[in-house]
Amino acid sequence: MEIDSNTSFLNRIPSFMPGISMDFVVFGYKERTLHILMLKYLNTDAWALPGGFLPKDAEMDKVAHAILEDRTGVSNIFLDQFYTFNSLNRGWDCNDVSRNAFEKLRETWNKEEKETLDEWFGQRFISTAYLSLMNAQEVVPDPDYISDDCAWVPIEELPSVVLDHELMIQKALEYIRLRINYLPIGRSLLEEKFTMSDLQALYEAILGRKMDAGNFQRKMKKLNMLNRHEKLMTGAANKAPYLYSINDEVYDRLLEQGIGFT
Amino acid sequence: MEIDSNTSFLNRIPSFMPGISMDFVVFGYKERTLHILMLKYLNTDAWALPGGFLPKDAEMDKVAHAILEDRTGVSNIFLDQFYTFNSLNRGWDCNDVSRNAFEKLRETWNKEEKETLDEWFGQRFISTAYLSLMNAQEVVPDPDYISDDCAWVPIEELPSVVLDHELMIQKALEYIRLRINYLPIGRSLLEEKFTMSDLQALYEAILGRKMDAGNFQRKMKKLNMLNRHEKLMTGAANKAPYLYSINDEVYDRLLEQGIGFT
DNA sequence: TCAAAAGTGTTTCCAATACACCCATGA
DNA sequence: TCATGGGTGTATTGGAAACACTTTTGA
Repeated sequence: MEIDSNTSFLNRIPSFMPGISMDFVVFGYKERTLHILMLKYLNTDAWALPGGFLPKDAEMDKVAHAILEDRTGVSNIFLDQFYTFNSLNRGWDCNDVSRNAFEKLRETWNKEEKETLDEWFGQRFISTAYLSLMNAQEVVPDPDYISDDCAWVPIEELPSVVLDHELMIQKALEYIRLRINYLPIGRSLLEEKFTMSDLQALYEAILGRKMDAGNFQRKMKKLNMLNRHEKLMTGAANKAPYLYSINDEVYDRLLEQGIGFT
Repeated sequence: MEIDSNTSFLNRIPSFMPGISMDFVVFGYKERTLHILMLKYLNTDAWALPGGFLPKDAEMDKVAHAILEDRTGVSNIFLDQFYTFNSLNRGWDCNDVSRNAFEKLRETWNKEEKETLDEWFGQRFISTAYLSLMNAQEVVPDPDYISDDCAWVPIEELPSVVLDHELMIQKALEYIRLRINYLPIGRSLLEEKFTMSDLQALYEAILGRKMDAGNFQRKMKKLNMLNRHEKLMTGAANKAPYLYSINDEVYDRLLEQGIGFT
């Protein structure tokens, strides 16, 4: 399915389920750091997670894929629903950042639009949040109709965000840590070919702790999920590391029962 | 908060968020078997999970507690949101059981009610599902306005159920198994005092596999989360087991970081 | 004295960790 | 030849699992 970008957002409002939205915590990995895909709203300094609404006649998962494909150009995205945020106090007046952002955003609306949009965004929303994983290196994100920037933000330098998006990010981090053994982080977050220390750095970034390189290497090899390729000559004055790629068949099997990896 | 049972369901419909519902997979434990709390709809043989709708001005978690308190009489219920079901094809016409049950149910409605109720139940619904845990032995469940029976059904003998409730149960089972180390199963599912083999049988029921009694006992003791009490004299011709209770302080601490128990 | 379940002791195995040490690479 | 990571070897520890064995209970 595709986002219908010929029809204006305003005109599509009646086709959406009222009170239901979706948000996406998209983890990307580059420069050995976890990043999150974020949008900067039009005319503001406020950042937000990508999101969208649910057409009455569409499957939520398909809409989710379509929205993210629209943002990133990537199809075949890994997506996992992780929580539905439902607090009464998660509207645009829940904190200063949101209030200000919403005011600024309203200034970009015409007089005719204002009534409908105010009503729509003023509703109580329940938002189902998805976790997504992609290789930040090869994805150049695009803003949507409501924002003028879309970028990978390093997880250590998160800006102030609107609504309850900070809580969403926090919950997503808990989720990815808890389910690391069941999520295709190796396949979704890395390049096709990677070194063992790339992979280790990824695990360290997610789990937030250092590991022993020797032990990491042995454990990974034992799982039998990696194909070894040629060495990577970086020009650095040290032993050149092997490149690896993922053996999809074995990887899928391991993921099903949970990769045994602490 | 309390369910307002003076006002009829019909009159409360306008106060609900449209298109949003809640369902509950309530696990209970008795007779060494996992049970699920189920309702039998009025005038039908169709069973369903307990559920409800979300008043526009209420917190979902509070409503969840209120609904289950209404069903079971228990306050302080353990509840954990685990998934939001959103398929387009989860309405009352999604399968034969649901279609038939809905027809039978409609026969119990007055002419005046029919239009409103048809419209309400005919909507597309997104349903947020909660996992709950309680001691089935001490809970005598009550039917709600839509059903004439409410009972603990052994998990091995589940009847045919309406809508996507079977999928919900399956997902809830996956969830409880995956998160067993983070859920207060010992505290929520057992009596105040229990024997070690009660506890072991509970783990076995949830995980669906047998364990070695000796090893189980030693592992549990090492966690230091149990207080030992007097022996339980059953009259059986064998050594009497000690009774244990849970040391809440230690238990809470263990649950936070995940009880180390495979 | 016996059967049955509770509970303890013991052995074996393997994963996790720590860390020493060798290897390859370019300066 | 040196510094720097890559990668291997090895010793230690502790938990998991298997199972023999002892204890307690009422018949």
